[in-house]
Amino acid sequence: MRSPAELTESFRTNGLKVTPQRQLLFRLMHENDCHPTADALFAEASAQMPGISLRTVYQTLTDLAAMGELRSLDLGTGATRFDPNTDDHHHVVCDRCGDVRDVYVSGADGLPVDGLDGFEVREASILFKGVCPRCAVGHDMASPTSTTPNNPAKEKLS
Amino acid sequence: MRSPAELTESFRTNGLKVTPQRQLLFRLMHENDCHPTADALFAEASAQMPGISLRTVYQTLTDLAAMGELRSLDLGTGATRFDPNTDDHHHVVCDRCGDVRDVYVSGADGLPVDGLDGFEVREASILFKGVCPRCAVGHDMASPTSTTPNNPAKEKLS
DNA sequence: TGTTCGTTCGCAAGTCGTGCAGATTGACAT
DNA sequence: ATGTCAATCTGCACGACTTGCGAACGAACA
Repeated sequence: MRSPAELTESFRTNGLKVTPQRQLLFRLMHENDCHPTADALFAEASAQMPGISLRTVYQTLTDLAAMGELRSLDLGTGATRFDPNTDDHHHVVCDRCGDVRDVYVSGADGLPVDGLDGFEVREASILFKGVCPRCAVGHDMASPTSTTPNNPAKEKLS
Repeated sequence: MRSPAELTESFRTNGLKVTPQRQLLFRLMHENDCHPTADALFAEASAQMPGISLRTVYQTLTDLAAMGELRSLDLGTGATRFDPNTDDHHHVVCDRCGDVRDVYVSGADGLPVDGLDGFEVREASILFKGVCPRCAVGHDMASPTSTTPNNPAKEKLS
């Protein structure tokens, strides 16, 4: 999503008001890479602005998503998560702690898909599930050393 | 998932009881390709067995999923859907009516993925969203003829 | 037929998200 | 600076979905 300053500009030119609540949320979401839930963001916001309503957080996030400034994600973790990264990317979620990270899959477009007969596809998302490095520590009974490949940032699709 | 007869066998040898409720659900799910929600299945079941509890439907579906006889899917449509097809496949869901179909993507394994650093991936799922042929009729303003490719059953990933 | 323990059922409760309405306040004109 | 108007905020209630709990039930086996 764009910077708080740009969003402020954009909101005003669109007849939307720039309230302190919105400014706070602009700041909290801008370049936020932890994919927070509305509730998590509400907690952060409350620390800086006691009295802010969870309802307002939901409202603002929904508005930002509708404006294309952020993406709302349903990763099967119960609550919707919000992602200011609007690039073409996908996600990996930790089964244990629920942590989410952005991943980039190249070459996905163009794969042959069977069974779409007649469906007009508008969106395709890839979701990886697994165990994050932090949660794997001391819990991976399979290998006493490591199951991590030599190049940890470049793997193959399951 | 396996046939009702096989499941009956399997349940009994595992010390689980084969109740009329379970038998009915075995039948309703076997080779069911419409990815029903618990509630939808409850409606079907109630027609044949008035008095069956929604709680029992949830329970049995959860058990079957835990046994690997079916997959529970969170496709972002609100309620969990259950799929007796345990093959390696993915899904496409209609934004308008919520219909779900199985799709098969070849060549997805092996795609380079960037950003997985350290994550131990256990599962990767691809979800397509769009408009099904039935819902598209009379609603597709983009082209008066058709946007459907010549080979409707074989398309490319978005 | 009797015993046992897994199952079923109904309800309460929990989580997540939205509708509603009155009070508030940002934005702009005077 | 002040007034006006509409957008916004807040709190609460509600709806959808799912699970926890405990008493009653019944499938499996001796």
